[in-house]
Amino acid sequence: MSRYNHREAEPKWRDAWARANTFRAPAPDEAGKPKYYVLEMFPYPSGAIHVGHGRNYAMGDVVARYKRARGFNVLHPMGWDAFGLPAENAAIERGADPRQWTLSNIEIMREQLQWLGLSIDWHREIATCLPEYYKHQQAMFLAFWENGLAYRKASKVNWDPVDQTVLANEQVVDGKGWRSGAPVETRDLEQWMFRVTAYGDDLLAELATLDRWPEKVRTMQANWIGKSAGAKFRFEIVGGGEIEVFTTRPDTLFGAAFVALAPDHPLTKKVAEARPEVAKFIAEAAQLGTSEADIEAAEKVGVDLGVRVKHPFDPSWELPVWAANFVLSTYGTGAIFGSPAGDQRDLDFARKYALPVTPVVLPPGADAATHKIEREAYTGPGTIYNSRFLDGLTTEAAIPRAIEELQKRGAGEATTQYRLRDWGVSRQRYWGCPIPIIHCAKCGVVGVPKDQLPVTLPEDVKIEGAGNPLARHPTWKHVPCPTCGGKAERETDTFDTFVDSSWYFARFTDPHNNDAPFDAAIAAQWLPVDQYVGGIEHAVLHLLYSRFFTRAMRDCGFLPLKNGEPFAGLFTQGMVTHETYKSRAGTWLAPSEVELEGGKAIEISSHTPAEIGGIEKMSKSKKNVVALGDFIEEYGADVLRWFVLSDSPPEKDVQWTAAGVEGAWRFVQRVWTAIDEHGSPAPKVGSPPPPGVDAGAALALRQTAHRVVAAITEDIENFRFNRAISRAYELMNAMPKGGANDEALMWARGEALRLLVQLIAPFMPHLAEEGWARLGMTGLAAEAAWPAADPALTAQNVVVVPVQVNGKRRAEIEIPRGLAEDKVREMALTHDRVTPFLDGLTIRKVVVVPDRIVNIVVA
RNA sequence: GCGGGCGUGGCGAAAUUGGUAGACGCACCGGACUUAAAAUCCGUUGGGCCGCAAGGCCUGUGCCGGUUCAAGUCCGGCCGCCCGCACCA
Repeated sequence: MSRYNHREAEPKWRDAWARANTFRAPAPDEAGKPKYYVLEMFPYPSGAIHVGHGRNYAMGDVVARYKRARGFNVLHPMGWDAFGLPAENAAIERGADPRQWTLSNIEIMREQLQWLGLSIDWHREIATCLPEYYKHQQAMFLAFWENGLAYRKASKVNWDPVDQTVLANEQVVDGKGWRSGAPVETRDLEQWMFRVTAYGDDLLAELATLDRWPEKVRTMQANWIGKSAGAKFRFEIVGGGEIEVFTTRPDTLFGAAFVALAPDHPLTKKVAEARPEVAKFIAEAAQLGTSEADIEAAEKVGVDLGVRVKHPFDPSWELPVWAANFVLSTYGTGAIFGSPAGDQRDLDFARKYALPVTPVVLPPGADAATHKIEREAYTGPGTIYNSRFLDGLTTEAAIPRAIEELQKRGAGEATTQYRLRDWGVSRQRYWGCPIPIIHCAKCGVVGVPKDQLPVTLPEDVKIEGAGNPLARHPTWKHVPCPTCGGKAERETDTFDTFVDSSWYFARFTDPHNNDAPFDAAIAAQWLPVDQYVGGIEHAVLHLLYSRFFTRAMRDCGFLPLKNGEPFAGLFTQGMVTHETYKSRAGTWLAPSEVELEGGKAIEISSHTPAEIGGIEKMSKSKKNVVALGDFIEEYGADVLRWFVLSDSPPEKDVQWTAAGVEGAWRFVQRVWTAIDEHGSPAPKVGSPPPPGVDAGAALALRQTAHRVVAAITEDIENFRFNRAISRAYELMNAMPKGGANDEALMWARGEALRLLVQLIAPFMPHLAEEGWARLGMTGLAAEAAWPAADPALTAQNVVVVPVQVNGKRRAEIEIPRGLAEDKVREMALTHDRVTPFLDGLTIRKVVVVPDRIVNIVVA
């Protein structure tokens, strides 16, 4: 008997898999098996993997190994999202070369990932910072540009003052940069845009087909796209000109009291030229933050521009035009009409500036003579009144009627408005994919000819704190114009790194293709990704961009897919959290630097009390990460994989605890001890059982084992890894102890152990191989077919049915499955645990749910 | 404000989708082995009450109410927490 030695076993089996090419995926048409593409969001090579990352990959690996055992040709690749600011920051802080820094991080992290025993096809590894990857990205960008899906535009952009670069709308969270956390500023810049809005409707509509995505993510994307149906129409300005507005409520047009423009609306700016108080208003409005607190605190203020417009339904009716701080220039037309009775902001504004409030929607049941709007607007449905030709219509019917009238008068038309805006992809940074464009004074904006791709980054670059290192490079940007040969300059912006990650899943299907991003036919066979696993933080960022990019690749002829969906199934996993501590001085302490005594934390080194912090996501800054290497050395990869999947449902956070780790460790040893004691040979798959296994303890064990097979199979299919693990414990708990001299029971135990090994193989692949070998099985557990539960053994022939009296359980009866109802009733009513509760009472009703429950109702 | 989710032992959780609440793990306690400890193994453990005991009774899934033979699960109303979006016209 021996203890399981992970330090020996784990590397040994990883070598065995590598030698056997177990995880290499042949092209779909060569495999003769159905394809299955499992992918975890690829990591940024920050330098080290901690146990928190491990959970993400472990989940994908369970699916990959399970599907492989189920006979699928599984594609499970890994790569590196290798461009990005941390490399540049390392350069600024300690003079590292971003390329070297990144590549050596990849070396380190690849080795660490391999320690986890993931069933990855490493032959397909890619890194986005390598020219052989990004040259295809440059080619696709040029194709997008030719097809009108990429364009250049001067616009207001979100500027991150810390990272010194532009951010996309999706990358601004609560008014702050998503990485730096710095309040975002507004700048006017020319930059490259991807026309995401071209697919607004499709991106929204196709969400409905993504039935293996979390509802939450689909809702978040739908909200982000923000489709509203309504009308666009024009107010004629008294004295010439017009103002266009967007509204979802044209039915309330007769309640209009004013028109309001955004502070940076062109007309506001024009008026400001002559009127200093308007200019002052614009300046003040620009000061306002965009965070929740700022908005809540901000009062609705405006300034009368002195302009008057004519009501579209009655040219003799004039409305004042104001500039107002609550009107956004970035949504709709940057102008609205105010209908105070039906909109709270309009009402607040009207009250403040004594503008008229005419109610035009009568709530159901309200009386037109007495209904009044005071401090609260009525936004619900009702009957239109005070509205001439709309009077008497429901709000629902009045909307198309009003639009019809606008159309008839040539003032406007029905329209759909989106909140979604195009994706600005230019970044003023060095460590990214160069945008393959040359600016020529004579020819304008010229694409780099395809035969000159890739445009590679210069290596002799000075990276300092401020500004774009590419723009400052003495020679790199100076090139002849490809069209006229004259002096020209390269585009010095690089792509947002989210561009790199918007197509990597397609590159994995054909990662060594030098002529094209991937072979169209091969990619179309592999895609979509059947199961994608990653964090919820990408609900609108990466996941929306990839959906856009896939459509763009399709429409530019790269990818012949039926629809534009890259990920058929999505699972958003929870984080690994860990306790945090702070010293008296306020610095973070690693949990290992703290001792707990009677619920109080003491800093070990100084013996001073420490503050117990929250349970938080593992992060370097809070010093609560558990390093992968140390952990695997001590406990092994299997313990890690088992523990992070065991304690909580995969979509929820799991708390890292020493005790939980010990529990997983104990289980590994228990499994090994049981296998080792049993030894070889255990019954092979399909070998006929000896006489006697169809009764007694042997039968009971076989039933448990086969039921657990069925249950774990279902659990894995449904991403319920924590339950699968609990069932493995149940099976282990059912193993008979000792070496009883009963051939049938020993056979059943051998079978149960073999099944257990197969069931835990996706979770603890190394232990499974060791056990597989010890039990005398041939080949690799990783290549064995998934076990099938014997229906004869999973069937419940005898069921225990509780008997209730007035809903309270009083007895249990054991019956053959499917026993006739009247027999069950008879048994229940005469049961000696039941009869005392019936004594002297009248039986009103007896409910018999077959094989489930009996309830006797008495009074 | 809008949208989504959640609330079950000391803790993480499970509950076949309306049918024995608390599987499984952790922790705790008790026992075995040991000179002792660690490791390991066995057992107990929602709360309360009765009983020498076997066992029994009551109660219990945030709170209040409802539907039902039966509610953690469905409905209505509160309370609390989490997440996303947000001056989006």
